[in-house]
Amino acid sequence: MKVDKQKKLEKAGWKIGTTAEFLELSPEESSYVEMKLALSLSLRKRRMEQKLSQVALAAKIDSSQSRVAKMESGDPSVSIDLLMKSLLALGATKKDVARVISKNYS
Amino acid sequence: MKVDKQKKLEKAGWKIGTTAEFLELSPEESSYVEMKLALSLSLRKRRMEQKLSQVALAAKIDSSQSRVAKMESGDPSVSIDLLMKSLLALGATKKDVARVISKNYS
DNA sequence: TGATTATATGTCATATATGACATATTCTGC
DNA sequence: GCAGAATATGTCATATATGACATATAATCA
Repeated sequence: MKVDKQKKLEKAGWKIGTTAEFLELSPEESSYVEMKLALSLSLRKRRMEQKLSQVALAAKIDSSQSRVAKMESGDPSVSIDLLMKSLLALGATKKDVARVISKNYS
Repeated sequence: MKVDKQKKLEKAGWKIGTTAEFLELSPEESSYVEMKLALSLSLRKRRMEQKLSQVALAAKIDSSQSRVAKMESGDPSVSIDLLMKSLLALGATKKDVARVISKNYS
């Protein structure tokens, strides 16, 4: 969320916390969601660094632009399997993936 | 594979390498398979440590004994998503999962 | 041994993930 | 502003994952 928007919402009486708090997720659920989110962000980062369009990445992994967009947005229809396979296709190693997974966005 | 068996096979003319070599997997494919295998083994280890039967674990995660068996055997019908959710249900943290993933069984 | 418990394997109906497509929206350079 | 490229969103038919069940095999122990 943009900081602007958060400020506005707070002014209007909203309190902004983590997604986990908002959705009242259990610790396990939170961890799962966080890992998935981290993988999504990492995928976008890697694709950008390699100056690939979503179309180009889609071609690399035999998928489609729309699915890549969904991967990068953490769409619920996307599996961790697919995210990992995609990261590996962009040259990530197991260690890279591990680093991403243990990341924190609190 | 038991060391005994490997010795026997080698005596009989076989050369034993990694699964990846045998199946002629690309580096990405290998990494994916290795991560999945590591998660499988870790799940079994954790379950054992907590002295749970497969039935007990299945109950914890609203699944079935047969699916737990498949998870632990790295069955192709099992997703990484499910393996991770199961590990988290057994108390693993993101860091634990990350450690498992970056593990090597060369 | 045999009885009990644990784990493995195979199959199936249903649920979920996937690529593809159409289309909408946003971004970039001019 | 506007054209063209990139990205987002919605939908669908098909593929794959899932829990459940039956049943087989293996481990445990009296």
